[in-house]
Amino acid sequence: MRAAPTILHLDMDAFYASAEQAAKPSLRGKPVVVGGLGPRGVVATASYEARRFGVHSAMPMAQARRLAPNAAYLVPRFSLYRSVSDQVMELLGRLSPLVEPLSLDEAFVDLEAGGTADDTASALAIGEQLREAIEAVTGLSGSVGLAGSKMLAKIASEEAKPDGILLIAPGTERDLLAPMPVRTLPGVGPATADHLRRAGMTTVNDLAEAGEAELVRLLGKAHGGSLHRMASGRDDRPVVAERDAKSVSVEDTFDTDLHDRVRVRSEVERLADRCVQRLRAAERSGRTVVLKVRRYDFSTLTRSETLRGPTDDPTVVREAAARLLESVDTTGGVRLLGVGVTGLADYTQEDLFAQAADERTAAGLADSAEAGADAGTDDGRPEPGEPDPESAEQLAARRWPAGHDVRHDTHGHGWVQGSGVGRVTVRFEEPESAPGRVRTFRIDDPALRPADPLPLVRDPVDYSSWPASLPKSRSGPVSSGGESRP
DNA sequence: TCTGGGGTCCTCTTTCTG
DNA sequence: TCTGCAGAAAGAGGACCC
Repeated sequence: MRAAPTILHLDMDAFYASAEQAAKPSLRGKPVVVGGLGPRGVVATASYEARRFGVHSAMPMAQARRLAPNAAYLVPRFSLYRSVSDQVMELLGRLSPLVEPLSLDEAFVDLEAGGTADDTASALAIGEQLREAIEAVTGLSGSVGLAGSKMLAKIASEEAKPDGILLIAPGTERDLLAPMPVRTLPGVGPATADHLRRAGMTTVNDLAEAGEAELVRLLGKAHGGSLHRMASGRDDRPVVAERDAKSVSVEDTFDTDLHDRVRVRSEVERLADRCVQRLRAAERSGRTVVLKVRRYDFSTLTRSETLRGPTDDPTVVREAAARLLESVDTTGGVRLLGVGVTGLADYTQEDLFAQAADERTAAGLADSAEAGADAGTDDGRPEPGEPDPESAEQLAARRWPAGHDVRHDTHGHGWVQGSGVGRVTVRFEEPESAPGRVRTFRIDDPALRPADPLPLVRDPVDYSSWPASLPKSRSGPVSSGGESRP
């Protein structure tokens, strides 16, 4: 393990919910829950106010509503989160060429590789500067963990949450880890924790003392070995900047189970087309097609077929998925369907033609690359912008997802608070305005249109020359954490 | 109470190939 | 030609993560 704590882990605090609170002044300080709002939705993120009611990620939305009936329930707006994430990642990129994003709201940074920190004091200083920069540029808070390894940096940021910074000083790792529950370690989920508990191990210290041989016996070579190393505070995984995707997949859970075999088949085709769209957007092709079916009883099975060569032909993927479906018993009902492609290769025209010629029957199946294409944003609604005048039918068919931005000719920018029975309720406010007023309109009101999200900070501080140079030793505490900021 | 969506990695078994 | 064997590839499922 390296001596200096120069691996930084950044974790944005309750990211989706915080972004919504920043965008909607009336929700600040209030419980906010972001996730799927359908009958089978789950919570993606709950604000800290909502967590006080017991709401947490991955909880069924119905349960969240019982626990926090007065919270604001919003669908995710990935375009907003992605743009904020881009701003954050841009700041991280200023610290080092080695930035490993884990998701929209989390990343590792190797500060030593970037020459921005080389000891405890400089790492702490840069961590604090980073938190300030993120707040100034995005208006949101993030927690920072600093340590000599990825595992410890991540544990540190978790301990620092919310809105804090924590550095794990070299030499203190084992003592810090020893009393922690086994679930603290990456790779230990409910199943492994249960397995370990039955073997009498509940803390990290229990794992370290059990010895590698015992853990390998219990959990297998790879898992047991890596767990023993982690439990002993050893983790030499490098920060990896670029990672090629290994698979592309799409899946849908249906509001009610599908029983009609014809409908199941058409959904599989639709998913295959969506999957190919994603594949093509990434300029990749894939060789193995995977069908995923979750049945009425939540049992999940997968079937896969490896083609002779990589493809991004929608017909080929659709037909392979249809063949795989033939081998699955769907009587009783289907809760979820998914189609994926693995064994990815860079797209080549040659592969496409070779495979298509092999697979397509002489019956003359039409190539319909665009069939089932989802037009519009990833939020599943038409792209806002300068629209053509809408027809009366189009106006009447408009949908107003809770939380999405709108613009009204007279009242300006706002967001959808709710809709139903031909009405839509809008709160008119902007990220930097005071909490705004609520008004209700007919859903076909031509003065009301979908709008793009506004930036959370209108005139952000210029960080284009940050960080100026390697900050040198600054006196101060070796660690601090969990403190709140004004 | 009733469990999303998009991924990664590992393990075990079966099948193919020389 | 048949059999046994080993290794690779494919297929399926499970666990985990955010």
